[in-house]
Amino acid sequence: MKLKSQINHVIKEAFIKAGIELEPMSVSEASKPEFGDFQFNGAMALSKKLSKKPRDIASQILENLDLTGILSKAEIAGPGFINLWLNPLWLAKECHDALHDDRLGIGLRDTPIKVVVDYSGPNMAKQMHVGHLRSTIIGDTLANLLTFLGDEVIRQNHIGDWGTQFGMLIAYLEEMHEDGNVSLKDLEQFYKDAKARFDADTHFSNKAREYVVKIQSGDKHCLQLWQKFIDISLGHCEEVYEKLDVKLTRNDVRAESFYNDDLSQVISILREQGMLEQSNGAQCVFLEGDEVPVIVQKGDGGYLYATTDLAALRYRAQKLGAKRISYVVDARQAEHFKQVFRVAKEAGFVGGDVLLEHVAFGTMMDKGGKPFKTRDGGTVKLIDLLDEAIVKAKETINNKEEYTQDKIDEIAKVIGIGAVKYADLSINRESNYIFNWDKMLSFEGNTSLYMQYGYARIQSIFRKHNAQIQGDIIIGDSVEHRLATMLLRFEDVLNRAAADASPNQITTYLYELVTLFMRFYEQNPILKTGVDEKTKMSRLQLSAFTAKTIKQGLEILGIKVVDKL
RNA sequence: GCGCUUGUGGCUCAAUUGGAUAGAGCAUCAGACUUCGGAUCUGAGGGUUAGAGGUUCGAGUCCUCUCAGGCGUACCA
Repeated sequence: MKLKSQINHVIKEAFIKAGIELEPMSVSEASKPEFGDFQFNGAMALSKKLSKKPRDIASQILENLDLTGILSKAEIAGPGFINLWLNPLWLAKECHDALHDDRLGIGLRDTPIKVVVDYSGPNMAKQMHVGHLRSTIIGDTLANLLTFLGDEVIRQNHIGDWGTQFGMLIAYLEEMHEDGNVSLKDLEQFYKDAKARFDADTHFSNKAREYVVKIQSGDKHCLQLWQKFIDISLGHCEEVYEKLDVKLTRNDVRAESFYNDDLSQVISILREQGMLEQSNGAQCVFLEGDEVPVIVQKGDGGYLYATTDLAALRYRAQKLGAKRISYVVDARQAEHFKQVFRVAKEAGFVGGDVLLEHVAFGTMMDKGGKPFKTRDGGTVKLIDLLDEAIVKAKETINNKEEYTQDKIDEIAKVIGIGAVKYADLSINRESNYIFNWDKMLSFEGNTSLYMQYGYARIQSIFRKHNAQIQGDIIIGDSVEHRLATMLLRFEDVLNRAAADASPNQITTYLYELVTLFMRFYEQNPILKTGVDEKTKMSRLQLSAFTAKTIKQGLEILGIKVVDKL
């Protein structure tokens, strides 16, 4: 239900009937219940253009407003706001229809586009750490969301598998030969050991440097070793993805190495375009207004990450045909992407109609506001963090005898992982995020457990009712009215969240929805004695609609629900 | 130095992209239990939105300056 655009349509008709030829601005949700459900603020904005008093314009619109369909009431307030009330009968019918629709009445895009979402991007030389968490889950959410809305989403995992360090790593792997699985178990340690060996033994370090060249020139033996290393390392990542319940697979991997053959081409195209300039021995693109250039080739002939990113942009726009390319990457790389995007457009790698966006996010901090580290100052491995979340979640579960150990494990995983994801996704992605176990696993406030609790509560009602539900929805009081309106707003919220690539708009919505439902539930008995059948059926349907919306919303966030906590 | 970015009750976050009296949760205080799951709900106190100007019908949001923090700043990614 595109609620706003439906109301906008009614306003537009009033404009036409009133003889106002300008395009009306969009309505917005009322800031308070007293001000109705929606409000139209366009009268003030038109005041100057029409050289009339805002209130006169407002009443002119009001006189021509159709109050027989979607809207039932409208009032002028303050300097010229028009407050709008939705028609309860219309609300009831729309809720009924949406509830019985597989997609909750949410339409697919009229003109779907191909979207590349680039996210996660772990480095194969190291184990995934907490720094990868945000990219992975924000990216996954964006991909889920756009897919749900009907876009053709291409997930891309731009893993770091190329560069000087891999010579050292595969040389060391070769030395350890047999059973790489065991020796690579702790990648961090493996890296440290290899580095120690590299620093201590010149024979080894020479070999490592040799191997770098050999991989890049396609030496079979070295490539085999490299491939083995990557496979094992990627296996570690997949373990994390599985635990995180993220949809990335091996098919989504387009590693840095994938673009290796395109790099020289990128340089030659830039040269043909006359964009290249030699500076201090390096090949650079100088952008107007920027002091620092984009370096695309080092003095020694080597390529850089900007080069690879340009090749990737070219591939995504030209080969994959993407019209929107979203990079879910740490905010600290804002400068880099701004430059690379500009170069890509100016060089014609990417057409002018393609939206390039850096979906930036802030750093994860500890309670004291310092970057998140282990006690001894090391990076926190992502897998350890997730395991801890599951252990902590287990402690919060009501330990009833009815649960088997397997069931508890299952619930703990859903709850624990969901809590980690929700806590992250629920804050504005651009600000730094303070990681706090207690807050994350609390049942109070805007947390995943509050949503889970709300959902479980509704499931409990249905377990108790356990019979057919039929009849109409009747909007009985103001709480039901607000709940119904909130439910129908879901599509607007999703579209907005998709346009802004901001998952926290979804969590904010879900929190408001569940809060409203809790109030409804406290005030309006459903199964208690004394509730007449029609009211009961109506309230059951509102509850069912709420539960479905919670489930769908959390699913987009990559969070599962459980029927019982 | 230059550039980007952030600054909202004690704490953690919102604010429909310029709309009405800046909203929530935690914490504090006061209420509601013969519970459709109280892991809940109702209410109270707590703010010159870092500061100063400006733009206009209207500013937490836009512009300028100041203060404070974070990040980036040519051959790592």
